[in-house]
Amino acid sequence: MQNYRGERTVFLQSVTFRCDMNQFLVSKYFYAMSLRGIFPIDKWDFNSESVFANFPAEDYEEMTRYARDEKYKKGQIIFREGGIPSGIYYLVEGKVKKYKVDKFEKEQIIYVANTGELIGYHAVLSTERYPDSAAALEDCRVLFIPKEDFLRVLAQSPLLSGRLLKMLSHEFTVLTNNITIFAQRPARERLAITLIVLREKFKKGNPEGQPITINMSRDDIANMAGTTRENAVRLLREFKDSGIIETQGRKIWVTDVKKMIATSNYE
Amino acid sequence: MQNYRGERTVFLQSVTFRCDMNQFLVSKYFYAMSLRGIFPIDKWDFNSESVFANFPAEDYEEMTRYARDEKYKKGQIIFREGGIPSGIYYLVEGKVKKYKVDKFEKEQIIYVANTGELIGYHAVLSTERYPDSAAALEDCRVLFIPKEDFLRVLAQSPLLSGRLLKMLSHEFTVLTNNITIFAQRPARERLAITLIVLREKFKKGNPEGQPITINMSRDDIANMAGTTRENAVRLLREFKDSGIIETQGRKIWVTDVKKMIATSNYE
DNA sequence: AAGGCAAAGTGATAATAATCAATTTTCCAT
DNA sequence: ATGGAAAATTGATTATTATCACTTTGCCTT
Repeated sequence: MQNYRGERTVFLQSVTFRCDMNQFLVSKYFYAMSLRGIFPIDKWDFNSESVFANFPAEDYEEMTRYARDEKYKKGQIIFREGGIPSGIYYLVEGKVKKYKVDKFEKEQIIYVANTGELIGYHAVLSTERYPDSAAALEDCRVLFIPKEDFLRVLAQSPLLSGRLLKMLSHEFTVLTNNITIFAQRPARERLAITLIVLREKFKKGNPEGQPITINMSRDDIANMAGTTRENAVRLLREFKDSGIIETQGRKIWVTDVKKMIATSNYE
Repeated sequence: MQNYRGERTVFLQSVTFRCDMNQFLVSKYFYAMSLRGIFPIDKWDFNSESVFANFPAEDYEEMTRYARDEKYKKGQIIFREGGIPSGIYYLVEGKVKKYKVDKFEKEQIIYVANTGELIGYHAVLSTERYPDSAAALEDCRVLFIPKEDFLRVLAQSPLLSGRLLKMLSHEFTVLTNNITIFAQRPARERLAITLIVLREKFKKGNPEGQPITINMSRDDIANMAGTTRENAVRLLREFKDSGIIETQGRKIWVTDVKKMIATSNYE
């Protein structure tokens, strides 16, 4: 087993999978491979988890005094493009897709926000309408912070404004990387990158020692990769045939991360 | 002549064009049509001109104390993706392309910055390397502000940090619009939007009463629209044949803005 | 456990766009 | 004004992707 910059971790164990019709046992090596050193995942991920890390309790208290705990069921819309923002959302638990729908009803997923991330702040900060929509990809818990409280604390906290500036300018990196691959690279490579990114998202909350399972509809995967469902399905089959992924129903796991990275043709 | 929300301005006059081989006279109506109300150009344009508008003289003075005036010839590179930033650039005069080049040498233009705009601030604010490169599209004058001075003034100016937050979150709107069209719309529509955006850029400095002339290489236009030069050329011919644009050498002007907007299929 | 419905997958075809290989035009520097 | 190089354009062909029509599978409710 070739060690790649000392970053690979190997879990040797038997794992039981549940199948709908019957149950069976798979004995296999599973690699929970770290991307560090082989793929610049940070260039595809926002940093919004860090915004309130070690944040002064006093400021946090003031900001969240009137905050509401909210629950969204899978599929529910949190806010809609064009709507007027009334606050920001802290994602306590769950995954949310940020997306745009064009006049031909085509949906483009811009970003998948994960547990611990902030959403809805762009519109509040720009004093514009929501530039995109947000919907729960799974059951979610969020903390809604009214914009007045957020903006008041922001106005008096150089720490917060500094962190937001850093975060937003990092987002520029992520978004320009997206633009470049969407404008220049074929669907196969875009899908490969999509799966690498999704795999990282699904690491969170994935049972320890189990292979990382991507659980998302084909439509969402296609809308994230910027292609049609049919084309995404065909490419997934190709990945499966060449041993890069395994699937079970809608679930996908990447069995050969290095090959997936090679397929993405990125860097 | 149908008046469109009272926004159309009509200049009636004869204009002399220069041609290389021979000179000839074109007598024609030219429309310097405003996009207000018919195309959301603000969703395709950053706002960085406004950052230092009515900025306290004291702060401006402190920030620009060690600033350098620099000149860049057409084609010269101002900074390169991956480089370590040492300051930000205020574009006093000229146009600059922000772009990325992938490992297959394909170039994607992310944005064209115009006179009065700032560039190079993302990397300084995120404390990362430059996420893209910048090159002069025409002879440029820039004011280079060392990052230490910029950051010091930023740390003590809520006005500046507020404006930057607003600007950066607006950029999110622009970039996500780009992602959506690159991922979902065909080259014809992307080129139409590119030409609408470029026409606005070239309004600045265009002689009063003259038709707005886009003067850019076919390669740059293609790299901005996210297609190949050949495909861009063919689509330009199509636009020409259907009376949406006129060309003279590399120069392009949009003769029917409404038709161009319709061609873009946007909104 | 069955039935129904939504999601996933497949196949054939048409539309779009990239690539490769020219030719023509334009633009400078002299 | 002119020769030469770079840029623009065209044509033929191939590759990629979308679309449409359909079948199969998975999942949820009863």
